[in-house]
Amino acid sequence: MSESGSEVRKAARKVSTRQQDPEGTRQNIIEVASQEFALNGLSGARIDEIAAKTRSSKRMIYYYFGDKEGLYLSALESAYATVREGEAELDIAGLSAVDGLRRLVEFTFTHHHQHEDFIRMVMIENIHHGQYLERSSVVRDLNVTAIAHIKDLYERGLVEGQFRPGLDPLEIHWQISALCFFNVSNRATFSRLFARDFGAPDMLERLKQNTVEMVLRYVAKPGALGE
Amino acid sequence: MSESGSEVRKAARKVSTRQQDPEGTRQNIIEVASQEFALNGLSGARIDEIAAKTRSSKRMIYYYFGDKEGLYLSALESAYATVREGEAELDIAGLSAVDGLRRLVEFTFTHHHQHEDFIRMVMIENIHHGQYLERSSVVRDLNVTAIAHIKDLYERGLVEGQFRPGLDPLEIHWQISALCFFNVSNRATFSRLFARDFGAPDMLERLKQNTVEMVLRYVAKPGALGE
DNA sequence: ACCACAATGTACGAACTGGTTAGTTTGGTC
DNA sequence: GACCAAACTAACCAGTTCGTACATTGTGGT
Repeated sequence: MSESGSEVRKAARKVSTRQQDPEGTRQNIIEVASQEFALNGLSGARIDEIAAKTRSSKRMIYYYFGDKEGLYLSALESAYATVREGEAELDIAGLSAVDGLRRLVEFTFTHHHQHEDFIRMVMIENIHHGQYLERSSVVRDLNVTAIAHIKDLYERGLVEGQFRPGLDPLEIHWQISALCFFNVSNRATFSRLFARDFGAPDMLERLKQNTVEMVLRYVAKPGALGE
Repeated sequence: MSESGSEVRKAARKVSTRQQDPEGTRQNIIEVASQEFALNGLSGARIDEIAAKTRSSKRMIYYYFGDKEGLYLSALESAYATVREGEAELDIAGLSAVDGLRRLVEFTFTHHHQHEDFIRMVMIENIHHGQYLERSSVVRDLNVTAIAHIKDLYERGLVEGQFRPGLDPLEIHWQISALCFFNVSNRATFSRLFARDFGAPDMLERLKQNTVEMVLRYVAKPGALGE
């Protein structure tokens, strides 16, 4: 009784007075920091600005994350983690290899489009030559899932006789990533350069279908797509 | 005699004492600034650092470019200009549409690879949502050349009966750009994530051939590639 | 009831950084 | 050779920015 009673009291206090909530504070800081870093880059983001938008204070940032780079690294890891969770939603069981790959590409395209902050974090991290990612121990096993999906599909496609042999699943993943990533990462300059809105819904739909088609034509045996 | 004499004296002095060389100073600043911005981003680059690496001084930066953003914009324009010049080297006259497109893709892939600083500037500009590019009046007419090449090739391919109808040259350009750009822009994180060196010469060659094949399979009529 | 320690608030400072002020040198022209 | 605009130098300044020292409060265990 005393135990459950104190827990109830604790929970109630947590909600009402909102004091002493380490995990919440930590989470809140990461959320704010992620947005700021994604928007302004590592050097562009301001600790004071992040602190101000937080429910807590600058002191807490240094308490939990040590310094600016520590905070950036946590934000980066958080971005990858969030996207990984999202990727679990892809369902290609029960589909043919061709249909499965189609859905995978469509999913990736849309998923990237919906997670612009993640894309921006990856861009920023690439500007820094991936040096923080390298320091991270968390992120390593992450994209293995994506590759596993493609490898599975590709092998099924070979068995079903619709895919051509000799391709590398990792390289297919590379191509899909390139097309889907670029659509978000370079939209600004591309739109400006060609005076066309590459973010308009109908344009996005076209680009998505182009991407699907491009990947399928690359992987499929001649004639397997019913042309 | 007096005129040519003074010119000789002028040139000699220019070389020996290196004083009063506005265009040279300007150019030198841009070169240094481009490197620094490409390496560290707009907010990451330091005016003092740039000035120190220059043959002249910080004061000169403000004298010629007004402020940091002015310098960045000039560096950005310079990057686009340099790459445009390079693109003029592409020669596809006299080739069939298929061979021409193949060469175009190979050229673009290699060209992007050789101009990493340009790629990084474009990445950085995209982080800034292309706001500086928009302000620029110089860059506008630039990529028209690339599109013109592709449009020409595509139409020839239609006439030759090897390309399928209904495609948009701009969208083909988009796809080629995506694949070639990504290879440089995301190499760091991709290599780290999959513990493979995507910058190794043999890997690059594979990726280049994959890219060529992907584009050709997308554009060509079924059977036109002699499978 | 009390204590050790985790969590948090406040105020401050040293170094950095973009930008400027004030003045000097250079080279062409009449 | 006097003059002047353009090119250039050196020292400086004010606002910013990361990070910290110090003080205080809440909490769980005994």
